[in-house]
Amino acid sequence: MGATKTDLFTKQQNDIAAMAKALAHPARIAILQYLVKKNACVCGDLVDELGLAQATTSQHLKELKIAGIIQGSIEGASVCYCINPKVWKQYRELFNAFFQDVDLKDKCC
Amino acid sequence: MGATKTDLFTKQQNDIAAMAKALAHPARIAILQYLVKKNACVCGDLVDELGLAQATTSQHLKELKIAGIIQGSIEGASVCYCINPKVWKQYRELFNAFFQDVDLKDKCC
DNA sequence: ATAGTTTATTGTATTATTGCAATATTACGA
DNA sequence: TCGTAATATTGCAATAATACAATAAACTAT
Repeated sequence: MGATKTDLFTKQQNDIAAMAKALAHPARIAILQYLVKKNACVCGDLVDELGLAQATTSQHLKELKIAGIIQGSIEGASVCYCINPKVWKQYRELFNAFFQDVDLKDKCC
Repeated sequence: MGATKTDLFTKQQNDIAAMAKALAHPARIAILQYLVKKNACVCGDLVDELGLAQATTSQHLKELKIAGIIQGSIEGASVCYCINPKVWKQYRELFNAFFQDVDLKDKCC
């Protein structure tokens, strides 16, 4: 077929995969890093910052917004984006839990 | 076009995105969780475990192997897979660094 | 009102991903 | 050697993601 069979997996597995997918493009990583660096609402700068077309940038912003990790607010003619701290922490905790030290054997295969 | 413009971004940004992409499917999350739970080389079980076709499972294993996060070794007629502890730690550290506490403002937008 | 600015949406082309059947490959055992 | 078992690969179809031009929508300023 071609569509992911989400019903075969647990909600947690689908959630982690969805979070990872939100991060699975360098432009979205760049956007998040920029917002974290500024640690403020950013209006407009992002298109110039990335080097991608305005439409493409807008699309990546939309995906990050759908994933919940950023939020936007209308500020006059422009729209300002910033990290959603609550969701950011959720991401951190989920990935932390996933990668938590499990005393992996050094010699395995 | 349709192809990711990797040249617009830093190596670090591309690396993080590539790692996230390796995790961006619930089947691959399930595989990793299973290998971590077993904390050993696993031979054969995975196809039954996942519920996907053998060919599909093999393909996901291949992607994880290319990403470096698992390794396989031939064990007679079957192939055994396990976590690559070194790369696992790299993933953990990179995501940790990315999500590190940055004292995000609670009230932003 | 009108022109300019900023962001979102739509349409379309291209590439990537997902999934499975069929086949190939490799190793083992009788 | 021949048949069986376990993985990998190939070929194909369907879906998703990436990118951008063109356009729309919403606000500003003159």
